Amino acid sequence: MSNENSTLHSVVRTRFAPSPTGFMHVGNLRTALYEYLIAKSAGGTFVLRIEDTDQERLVDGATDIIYNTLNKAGLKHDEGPDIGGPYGPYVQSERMQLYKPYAEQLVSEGKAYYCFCTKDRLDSLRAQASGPDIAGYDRHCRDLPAAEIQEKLSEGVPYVIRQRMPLTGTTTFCDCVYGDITVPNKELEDQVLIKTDGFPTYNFANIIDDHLMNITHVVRGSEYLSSAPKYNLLYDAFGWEIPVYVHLPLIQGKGADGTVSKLSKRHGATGFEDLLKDGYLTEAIINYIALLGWCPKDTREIFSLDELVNTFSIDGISKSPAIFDYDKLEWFNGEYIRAMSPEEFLSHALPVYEDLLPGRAEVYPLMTQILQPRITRFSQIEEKLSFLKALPDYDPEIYVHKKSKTTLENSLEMLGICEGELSSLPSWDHESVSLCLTSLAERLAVKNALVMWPVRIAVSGTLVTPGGAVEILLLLGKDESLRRISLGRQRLTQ
RNA sequence: GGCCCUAUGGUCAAGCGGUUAAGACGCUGCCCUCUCAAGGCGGAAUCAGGAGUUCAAUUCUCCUUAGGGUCACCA
Repeated sequence: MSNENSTLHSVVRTRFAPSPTGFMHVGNLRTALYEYLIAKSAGGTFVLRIEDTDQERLVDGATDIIYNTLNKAGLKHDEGPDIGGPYGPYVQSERMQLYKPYAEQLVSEGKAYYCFCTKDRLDSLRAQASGPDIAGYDRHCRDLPAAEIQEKLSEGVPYVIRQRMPLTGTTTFCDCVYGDITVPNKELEDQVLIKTDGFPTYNFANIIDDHLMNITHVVRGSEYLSSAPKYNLLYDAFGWEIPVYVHLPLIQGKGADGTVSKLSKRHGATGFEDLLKDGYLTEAIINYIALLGWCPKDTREIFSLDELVNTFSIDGISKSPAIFDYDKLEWFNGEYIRAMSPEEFLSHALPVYEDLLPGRAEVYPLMTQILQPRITRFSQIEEKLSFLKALPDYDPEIYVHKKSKTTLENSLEMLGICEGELSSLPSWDHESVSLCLTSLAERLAVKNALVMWPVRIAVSGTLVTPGGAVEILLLLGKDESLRRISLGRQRLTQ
């Protein structure tokens, strides 16, 4: 990768620049993922930068959530606040003194100006613009006489610095996925660069930092598409090279009322942490969201993070928004669970096993065997095997099964026979139990179903069980099994 | 409302002028089967509408419609 001739600029550098809001939803995660993939698939560098220019919205511990999420997701950054790097500091609040001189440079060049309008004035401006028209800033201070500006500055009147936007013409910017986008300049407001408190606005800090940190690919959600021309104008004002823009299609959620909108908390558990808590595996989440808005060249769907790095390319990113589909996520999760080794599976399931069948470690492998193809989340185990803890109260009607020709009468009879056969079994392993019941069916000249069905019902008290009669007998052990069969007979004689 | 973006089945989507319009989830039928899964084999379901361009439009252009985004001293 280290080519002597390659300049620093030829190395792809992307950045994930979250605000520490204390919440990381899958949209943000996917942006981070794509930024990581774009960098890594090109052998480039993935940078983490914390954008905390809004001191009013600072949340305690919010940056830790960002670190944890990135860490759990396996998106390791090469530079960032916690590990440093050649372009630090990587927290905007630590770079505060850096931004204002750039803004003042633009002022001195006539590309920006001081604005002394109060917040009240701006508010009333907006309030006056009732009805359909939404008025922006009226550029009141754009052409203040130099003397007046000096006077106000020396009086210490609070001010912001705004960019002087062109009033006519159009601005075109190029996006990697959306192509050329042109907007009329009159739509662009004289945006604030430096706030009254001296802090830069998000847009301004973003551009300065991206430039200073040598970011080559700016990857972000398409909600920023409409502010992209402003960015271009700013790069132009400084005479800086414009980075490659990669805008990502939005991830949307479906509300309870069926309406679709940008994914947010109102769509339920859309935070990465929420999904983990709900039992979704990190690998499944990453795999799924990678495919939300990106498509490989072939029809493959299962990808590890490393495989994504090797396969990802920008031209596979789609333009249209995608709705987050829990069903598909569920399927991915099931796929990942089924692909686990028994040991891996056990490490997730052990606490539930111990709760369900304490001290019965010898049957845990069997539990795994039964469960692995049947669950899509580990949280489902308890419910699926709840009958192991206690025989549920059940309606005897569930013994009746047309297909296996099971009736209340022959069930009762069969349970009686089975109780005898099973109780005389010398050992309680899969082979003996299975053979016992199948040979019984053979001797009676009936289908296996006719003996298996009533036994399974009696022993589980449930119509639907994971696994068959033999497996459940083994899980319960001989004593408990016989006890339940006997209870089943009582139940049928009532 | 202005501006911007998007438009292939319920969902994710391939397609990039000529195809029987892939594949996956979900739904569904059958097989397997003591139930439920898993697995195997099938099925239903898509080019929003209208004008052009072209020998030929899902594909290119325009309009309409629909959805979304954005219009802060938030990010």
